[in-house]
Amino acid sequence: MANIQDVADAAGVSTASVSRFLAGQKVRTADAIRSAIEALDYTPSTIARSLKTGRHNAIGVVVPDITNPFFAGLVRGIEDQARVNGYDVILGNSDESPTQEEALIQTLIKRVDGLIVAPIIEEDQSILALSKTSVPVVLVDRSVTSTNYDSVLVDNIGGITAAVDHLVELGHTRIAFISGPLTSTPGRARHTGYVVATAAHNLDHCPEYVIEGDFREESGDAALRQLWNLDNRPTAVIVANNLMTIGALKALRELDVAVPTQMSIIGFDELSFAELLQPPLTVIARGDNDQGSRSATLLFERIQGTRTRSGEVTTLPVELIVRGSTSTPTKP
Amino acid sequence: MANIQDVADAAGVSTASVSRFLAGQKVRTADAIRSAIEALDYTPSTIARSLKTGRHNAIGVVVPDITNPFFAGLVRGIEDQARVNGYDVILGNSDESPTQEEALIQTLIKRVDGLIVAPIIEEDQSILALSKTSVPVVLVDRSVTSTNYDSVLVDNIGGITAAVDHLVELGHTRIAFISGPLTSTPGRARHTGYVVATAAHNLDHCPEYVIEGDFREESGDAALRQLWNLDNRPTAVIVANNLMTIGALKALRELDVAVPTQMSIIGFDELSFAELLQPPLTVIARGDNDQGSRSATLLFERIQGTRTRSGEVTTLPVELIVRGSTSTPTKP
DNA sequence: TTGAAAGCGCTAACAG
DNA sequence: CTGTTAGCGCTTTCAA
Repeated sequence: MANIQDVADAAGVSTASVSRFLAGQKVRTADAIRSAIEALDYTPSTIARSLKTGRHNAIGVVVPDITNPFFAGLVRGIEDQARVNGYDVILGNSDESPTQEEALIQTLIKRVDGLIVAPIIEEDQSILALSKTSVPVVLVDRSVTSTNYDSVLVDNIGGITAAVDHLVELGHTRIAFISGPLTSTPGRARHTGYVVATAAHNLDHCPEYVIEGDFREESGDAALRQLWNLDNRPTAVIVANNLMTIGALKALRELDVAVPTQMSIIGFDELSFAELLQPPLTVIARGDNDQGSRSATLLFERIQGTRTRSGEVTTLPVELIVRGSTSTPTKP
Repeated sequence: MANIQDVADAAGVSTASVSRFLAGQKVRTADAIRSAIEALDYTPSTIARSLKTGRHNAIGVVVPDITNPFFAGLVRGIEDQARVNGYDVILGNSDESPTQEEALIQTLIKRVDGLIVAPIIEEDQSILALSKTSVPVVLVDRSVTSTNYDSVLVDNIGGITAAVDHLVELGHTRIAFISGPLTSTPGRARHTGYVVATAAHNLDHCPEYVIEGDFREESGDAALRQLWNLDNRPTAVIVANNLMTIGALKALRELDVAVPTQMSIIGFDELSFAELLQPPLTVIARGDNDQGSRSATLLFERIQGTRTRSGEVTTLPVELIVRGSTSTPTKP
């Protein structure tokens, strides 16, 4: 591989001139340099550049699991934004494990100019540790207490409230909630939404109606079975995320529960196949791609220094999409 | 940030010793170095290391779209394997655009030790161009003609053949095929599978029964409508990938076609919600994660120099999972 | 086993 | 506008 020196020699100039030419500055010998570069098929070394400048033209993205369609969409939104800005993205899956998240952040930090992370828990040590460094960070989907980073969230409470309102309007009074881990932002916020909204409607507070899952499919399945076994079964259930919704749906099917007549169900997050289900699934939808590009935009503003305020929370809207999985409860 | 010199000074040794210590070599002053590192919270610069050694400890992965569950699973498989080997992964979405793919490869190549790519087309110029470099590459899901790279594919022909056989056994004779682009490996191979398998059963060759889509949802939708409008409608359809299957399913639903009585359908690739559909979807499944980890393994063998043979094609098995969307055709 | 020193490829003062 | 030069932080000969 030719280096800058080779180009300089071939063009009969100094490396400084080549460097300037590369940087887009005016150089008298531009033509000679251009053809030398052409002839030698020269491309500058990203690494040498990074070492010298301290810049990497890369950002790191840490999500729990790229296999979750929500995070896939989020990452896609980030990636597109990154390419536009001339940055590469280095991806890491934390797998809902704080240890793994920490390890990822440690290695990524050395080769990126900024980080977008969806932290596992709100008391996230690895994020807190980051605060000591000067690397720009934006938190997405989930935030961390007592950090000063910007975060991009969605209106979790509003979404769940809309879902509860919808069910109450239909005449439900026994509404259950399959929650995510209360240690995570979306877990906690959606749970709060449920508690507040049901209270606002003066629904009986029935502790068995709230089951804490772990955002994975199996826990949605298990939770739904548990609800179904209750003496005083709920007539409707709201599920706090996409994967658990899939689990709940599978349980419903295996249990042979008629939806929505025996049980109405609303899932958090749109699913590519929501319309294909019988009945089509009512969901609380949000723009995963938007959430990604929004957080990337914030990060680049900070990297480029055009943004100095911090600790700001951007809350993106969600939308209740009513389809067929919710209806009036059948009288017992 | 402390550097190796600071550590050397603090420990009263040379930078060479620190470097050796870091590399795991025996050093008399190990203890002193260790505590200096501890005290200064030193971590070596990945970049400086790369510049010196020419190694990056990172691999690049280029896929059409991470948002496609198949590629998400694939990338996950790669990522896990990469972490085990101590490598980061830099992700790129080519969006089915050769130009974008080329651009991605150009930038990635400068910061990775190897590349795993799912090339858009079989006559892929950017891949061919790569051959001139010495960067290890493995092709996944799709291959490129006249390259010498290893590739990890699945048994496309076998999968489609199993699907056709299954339909024929059920009594179908009018079997349609919604194909992917014939310029891509899976597009072409699955198409070949269809042609060969239908011919083997002496089915009438009906050109209108084959529609070439672009692997995206809309094209599956459009293709299915086109098939449905045929005078001599097929009684069954095989769809060449997951996204087009979703499109076809949506069309079926909007057209109010009864599945499987009016139309049997088989999709290529498992779908997370296949069992949730009414009827559950019969699919040709493969291990996306496996395909990823297999290709990563191959790449690392090559990076580490333990593998020298090349141009090998690994063909992973697929499995026909019969569910409810296929049945005996109703007599006209 | 150790240290001195060269150098990976580039950028950015600085001086001209 | 241009060239000279130092140096980013590390690894790796080479000599001791």
